[in-house]
Amino acid sequence: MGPFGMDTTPEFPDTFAGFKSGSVDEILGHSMEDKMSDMKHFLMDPNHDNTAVNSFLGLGMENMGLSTKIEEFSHGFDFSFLPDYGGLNSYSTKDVEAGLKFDILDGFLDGVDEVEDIYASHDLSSIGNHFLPETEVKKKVSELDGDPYGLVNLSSESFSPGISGSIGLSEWSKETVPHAESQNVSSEKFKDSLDSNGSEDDKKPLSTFIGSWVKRGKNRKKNLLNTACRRLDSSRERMSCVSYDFRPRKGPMKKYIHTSTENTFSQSYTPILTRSDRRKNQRMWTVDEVMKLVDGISHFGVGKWTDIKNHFFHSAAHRTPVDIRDKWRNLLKASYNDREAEEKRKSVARSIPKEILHRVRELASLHPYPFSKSSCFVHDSSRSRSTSRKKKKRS
DNA sequence: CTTAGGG
DNA sequence: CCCTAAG
Repeated sequence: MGPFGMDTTPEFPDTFAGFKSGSVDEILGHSMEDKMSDMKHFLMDPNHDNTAVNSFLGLGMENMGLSTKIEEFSHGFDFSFLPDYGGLNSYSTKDVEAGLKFDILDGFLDGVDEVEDIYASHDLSSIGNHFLPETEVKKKVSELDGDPYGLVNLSSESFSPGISGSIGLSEWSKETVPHAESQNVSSEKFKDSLDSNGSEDDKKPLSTFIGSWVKRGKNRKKNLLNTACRRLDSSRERMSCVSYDFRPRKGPMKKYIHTSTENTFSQSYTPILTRSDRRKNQRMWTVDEVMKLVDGISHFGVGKWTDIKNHFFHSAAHRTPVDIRDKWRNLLKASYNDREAEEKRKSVARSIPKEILHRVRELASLHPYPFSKSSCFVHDSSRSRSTSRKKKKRS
């Protein structure tokens, strides 16, 4: 019985367990110090080209340069101590490994006490003074928004800790490091999102975004804040390699109608999301992702969506556990539709390889599914017997 | 925060 | 994909 309570679960070698619970230095020995100094050199070295430094300051829009920098950066770490995940007898072993690697990297960055220590975010001016001639910084900022508010004087008091704290390096490590999934996002899509909603906002001064951002962050219930953050994240992620995005929203998304024309006092507006609005954040699931999902379910079981997300979709920041759950729901539907409409190519399952759908059905029969209730499936007599046969638990 | 469910 | 309720 593996650590996840499943027979197919891969075993983690002791070294890995030791890494998670024990001292980092014990495992890494000297190499950590070496890499640490490497990193410091990277951060301190004034000879790096402007693209890298500007992106690091979050001022550069030519952020495509950053991704390559970060890529080299992260590849500079020696991950050889990582154990082979093993046991994942199918497609996704590579991704799981990648996920673990990023986990390690994140943990490492956390280990240096947030980024403030190395980032000196409360004293951005010093970075400007040491790494770039102030005129250089000024120039870059001016290019951004014309600097109508004199933000170029990045004295420490003009940046609230809340803001600077949000510009986390660990965030970059998660979201700007190129990975398999992000290659699905073409540069055209990147340009599209810039064109579609960037034209208006880009003319506004930087300070507008900061103020708006802070306001929206503060006055909000906890639940809403979480989702808001997620949406900001996903928005930023969708911008491909944009290092930092002050844009507080993606544009006027919601239209409202009065449910009651009489009652002006009760704020009874109900948001109406048009189809295009909803598709704004929609990203097509690739066959590869579907395979990973199927793998994840076969390893962790239905309902362990956070686990599946962490181990199979770690590098895909846009797939939340809920998204994954939804996709599984749709896959089930598709698999059953496919069975009943075997030859009809108009089936929802048209783009999904048959083999995968078979696996979906297998897993569906393996794990009794919670949301099998109504609405999702059309219950007809032809299928009821086969499902009842398969509904046996496999304890 | 996680999941289940409904929209 | 979004939103919310419930644990």
